[in-house]
Amino acid sequence: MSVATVSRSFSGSQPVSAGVRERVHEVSRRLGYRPNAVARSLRMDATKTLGLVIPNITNPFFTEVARAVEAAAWRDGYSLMLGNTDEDPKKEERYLDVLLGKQIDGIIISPASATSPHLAEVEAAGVPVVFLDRAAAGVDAPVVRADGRLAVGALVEYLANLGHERMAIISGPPETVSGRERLGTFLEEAERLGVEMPPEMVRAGDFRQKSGERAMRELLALERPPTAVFAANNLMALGALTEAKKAGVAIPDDLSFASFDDSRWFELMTPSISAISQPLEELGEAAARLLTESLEGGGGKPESVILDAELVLRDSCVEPGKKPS
Amino acid sequence: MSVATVSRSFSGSQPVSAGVRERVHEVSRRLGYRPNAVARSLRMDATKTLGLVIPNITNPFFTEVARAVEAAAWRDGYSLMLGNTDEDPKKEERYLDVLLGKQIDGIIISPASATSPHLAEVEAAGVPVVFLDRAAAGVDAPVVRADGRLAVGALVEYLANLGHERMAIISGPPETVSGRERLGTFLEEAERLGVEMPPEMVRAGDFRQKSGERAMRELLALERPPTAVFAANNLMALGALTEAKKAGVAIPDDLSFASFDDSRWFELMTPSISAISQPLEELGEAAARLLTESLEGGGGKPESVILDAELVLRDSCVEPGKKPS
DNA sequence: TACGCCCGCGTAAACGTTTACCATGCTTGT
DNA sequence: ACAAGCATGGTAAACGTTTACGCGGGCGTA
Repeated sequence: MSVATVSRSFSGSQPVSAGVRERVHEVSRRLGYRPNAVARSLRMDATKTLGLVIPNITNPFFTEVARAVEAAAWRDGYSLMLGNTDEDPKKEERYLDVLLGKQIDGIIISPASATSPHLAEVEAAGVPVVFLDRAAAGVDAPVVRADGRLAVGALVEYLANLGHERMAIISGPPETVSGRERLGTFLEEAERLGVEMPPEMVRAGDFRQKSGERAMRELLALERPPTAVFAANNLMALGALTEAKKAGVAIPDDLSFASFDDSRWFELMTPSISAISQPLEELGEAAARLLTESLEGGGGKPESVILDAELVLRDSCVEPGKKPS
Repeated sequence: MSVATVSRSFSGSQPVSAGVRERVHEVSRRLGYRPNAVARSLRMDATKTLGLVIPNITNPFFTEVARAVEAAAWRDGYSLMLGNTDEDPKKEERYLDVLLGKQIDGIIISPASATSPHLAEVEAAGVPVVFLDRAAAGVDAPVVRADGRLAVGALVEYLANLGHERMAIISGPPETVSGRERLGTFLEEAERLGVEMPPEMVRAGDFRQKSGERAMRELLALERPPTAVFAANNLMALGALTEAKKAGVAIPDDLSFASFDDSRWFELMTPSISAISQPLEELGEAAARLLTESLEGGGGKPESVILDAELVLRDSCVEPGKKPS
């Protein structure tokens, strides 16, 4: 009963007679032996571990996607290392360093900054990368995300049709594709429909709750406040709604409101909140699949996956100036 | 320039002259060399990695705690492996196996079942365990959780004082300490206050949204439905509220409602929802700290950490039978 | 100048696998 | 009955670190 036999019994890489295999397993059970995956990884040059590096697990978007990634990874025999960057490029860099050092097989990342020299290193190290929701320049890796343009366009049209002439957007950081896309589409569509968007109607946030609060506060303090507000993600929507409630503005009577990212709570609120919903499950599943496929298949880089976001209309937008009877 | 020198230059375990260290780093940078943590782990018998095994990252309680765990682990130089068990003991077992195989240094777990033979193996393997929120029998490991008894007791008293005589509880699974504690305290306190709790007023859920919906549906279908409902966690609260809204029951006029676990959305709802809030940040931080301390310190098992939950009263509970004017 | 010490660095073993290669013994065909 | 072949399992090298040990040279002291 040599080490080789034990290895073969566990991995099944080479045939072992049934009797010996039985004995190996019996003895292992008795001694509490368990194959050491670290040694295995060293020898095999594969850790069966994926890195998931995201700005904020607390953001329901990432929570849900992380869950789907975990499920898909687990199904394919991979474990998941979670890295929360807090939107901090420095922390992100150090996470990439650590994960590379730990020899993860692939990485799913939603980069905090538009350009990441460290990601280039990851690529250089031959570790497959999949971008989630956002991409960084200079790195040739597939992106998995939802295309919000159709839905944002539809939302602006919907608001314009209701008669809104002073719409505001609480946008995401311009360094992120998703932030840029949502703002860009909003502005383009507004222009197309002849709705003016003066600078004070565009407040740049950072996808975090606090910035939503601040933006809403500023908007409400305007001499001529908007009649409709769109928040470019769920956390900022939460902040904006909190601030609106604190200020005593009634939605939708005083102010129409909608947000990017749906929430399980929107349905329950009074009024229920219109939102743009992304296929979170599919996004996470696709990200993990892209990675495992390029790991198993070994073939060339996989294609990007762009799914559609969907506008879910509820009761939070009405015609402007319509006061409760 | 031997391997030993390189190792010493990077780890600093032994002194290396400044000149040589410089040269090592310069060459490493040029060649894109990076120390292999897998080999290091094999040699050192430590992976600087913690396992976090939870039932459902989608549950805001765990999301928030996971975030705090990640932050604390990162601060102390540890990475985090995330395992989502979906409340499935089988998946949990296999996760423990995988994580043990991967030689994680410690594990934080919120077990799906009250008794876990595999956890005993973890203990036997000498891997420190910290229980989060729930504990499993037969394993001598510290627990980090919030004690809900004071808050639940206060809530029952509050409801009784409002005049409720028919209260219902949507409880968690009796296999979990937290589920048992919340139900037990509720019943004890009700009895103490002379409020009867017939069996139909106690609906056992499983901490998931669906079970909250079902429970609320059943409660509303009762011949004499309750005047107040308490959901034993946030997901079931979400389900219950969804069902209530669907059924057209007005809260708080037709039904008072409160839940265990606070939510950022409760404040925003109409009415705002009273809830019992747990110190999520502190729980996560404590769990990670317990683990890293027992890893670094090496001393005996750390003590359990039991923090207090806090009753946050809002507008979702009123006197029963009080119809809107 | 000579001796001993200490500092800095190299050599090599060890961590627990996997696997190419080899030895052994059995089966099979003639 | 004997040779050839095959199934089975053992031997040892390799993966990339860390670290005990040893060696050489520079420095201080007498």
